[in-house]
Amino acid sequence: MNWYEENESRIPRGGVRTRFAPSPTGYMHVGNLRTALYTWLIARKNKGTFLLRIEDTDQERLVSDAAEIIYATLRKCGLNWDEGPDIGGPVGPYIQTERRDIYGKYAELLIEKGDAYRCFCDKERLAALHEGNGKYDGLCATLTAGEIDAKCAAHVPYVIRQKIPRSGSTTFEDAVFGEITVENETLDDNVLIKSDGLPTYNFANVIDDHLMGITHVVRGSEYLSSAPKYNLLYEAFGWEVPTYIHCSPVMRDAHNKMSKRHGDPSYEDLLKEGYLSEAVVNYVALLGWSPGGEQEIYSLSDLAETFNIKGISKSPAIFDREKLNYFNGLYIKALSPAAFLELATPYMKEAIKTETIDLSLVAPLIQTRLATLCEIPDMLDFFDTLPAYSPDLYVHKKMKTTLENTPEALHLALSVLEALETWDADSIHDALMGLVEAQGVKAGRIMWPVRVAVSGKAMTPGGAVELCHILGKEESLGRIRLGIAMFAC
RNA sequence: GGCCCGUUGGUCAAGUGGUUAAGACACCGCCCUUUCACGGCGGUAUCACGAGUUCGACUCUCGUACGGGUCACCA
Repeated sequence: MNWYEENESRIPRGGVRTRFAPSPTGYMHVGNLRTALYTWLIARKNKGTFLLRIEDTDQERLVSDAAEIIYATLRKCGLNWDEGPDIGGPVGPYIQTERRDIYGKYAELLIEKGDAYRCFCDKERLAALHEGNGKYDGLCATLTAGEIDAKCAAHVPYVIRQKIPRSGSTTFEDAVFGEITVENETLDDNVLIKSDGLPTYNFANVIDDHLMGITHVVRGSEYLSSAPKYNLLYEAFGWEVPTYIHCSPVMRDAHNKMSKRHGDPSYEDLLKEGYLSEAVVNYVALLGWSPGGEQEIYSLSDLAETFNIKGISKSPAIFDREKLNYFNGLYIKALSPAAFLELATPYMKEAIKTETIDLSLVAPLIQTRLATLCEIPDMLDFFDTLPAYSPDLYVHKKMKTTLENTPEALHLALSVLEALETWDADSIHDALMGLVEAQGVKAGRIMWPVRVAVSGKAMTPGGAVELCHILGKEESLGRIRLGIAMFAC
């Protein structure tokens, strides 16, 4: 068995195999995450295999711990991989620089078949060509065997280029965009192997996808125009072409992709901003893909059952913070009280330093009022210290409270609360509502002034009863007295 | 500029020749209510344009406009 047959014999056949193949050049942006998600979903939906491959053939753009960020993000999202650099697998290694010996052999094979050639042109000549129509003119494809040997013997650096047919056309099928045909004469003789011996993305991708038995290739639509060249490569080798799934970009607005340069958030940034991973994943899944029905809330496992390639959209989708906020709010509300308390505690502690305040009583008050966790501190800023406020806050038309009737309401409330022996929500509620009934007034006539006195704010999480309870008897009565004092002079 | 692709309300979108053109976010209104939220109900708003095919076009064809992608020893 020669090396070629040996490689072929290792390729897993039969099931669906997909791969997420990031280049470790930075962080995980939202578009990347979505590509990883769709790739993972296709594998899981089909009970197939999802693998991770690191494409690090660009030595100049390497970022040291970028791979770690990718691993961490994938794990946090629940996108587990079956094969990859860290866990190995039957078709490893899974890092392209560790596969460098492989690509050269295939490139040589292509030269033998007449579908590639060595190119000795220097940078200057290429730059000049670029000034013209941009395409490589194929000069080195016309070199004789003798000329090639001479240059090799003289150690002239060279690259290996794909030899594109001069005529005819190439057609390929994309699962999202359908059938696309291009004239071969519009295609360039791209570099397959760089002068440093490493393959270009164009080449490594085809070789690796084949050798790793990839059946479905998910990638951004920026590769759509390169796809014909990949097809030609598959044809030259006589290999089966995988199903292409090209996804349109996630946009920041109508004209620009989401990007770090514009300050758009990465997945990690979104978590820092108080978004739940599950909410982000759910939202991102729906950005450019539709399940067809009316359901929008999907867990990862729901998605794995429902996902279908047909639902992927051809046109770009704009990332909408408002809708993400909505999803996040839903996921926060869906949390069990205990789970929410745990998540919210660090944020609550940012605003509440008073140790006598029971955070487990505060948590339920805010759970239904949040879009993101980061909104918590601002919401609770009145617990530690009563903010300065204007008496005008006591005036509320709908509650029928005025500057005139507020002092009396506060006095009455103060006296019934002072008389309370047990300080719990029910007792406070009964005392205040008893007062309401005794006075024969609208509840707001009493409740509004008390809530304002105790919080100093027009809007608070929770009402008078909850706030008094949480603040404690002493603090509540003190704040009410302060309110009364505002009207004394 | 060449080539490729796209275009349903502000946003995400369903839709595949005959529909009152779903649904969601946002927005507005009403209800609930001790504030704000939550929840419930309702409302405003969309087929880029022009030809053609057809008894009939959001759906098919062509063109135009607008937008995106790509034309590297980057991926």
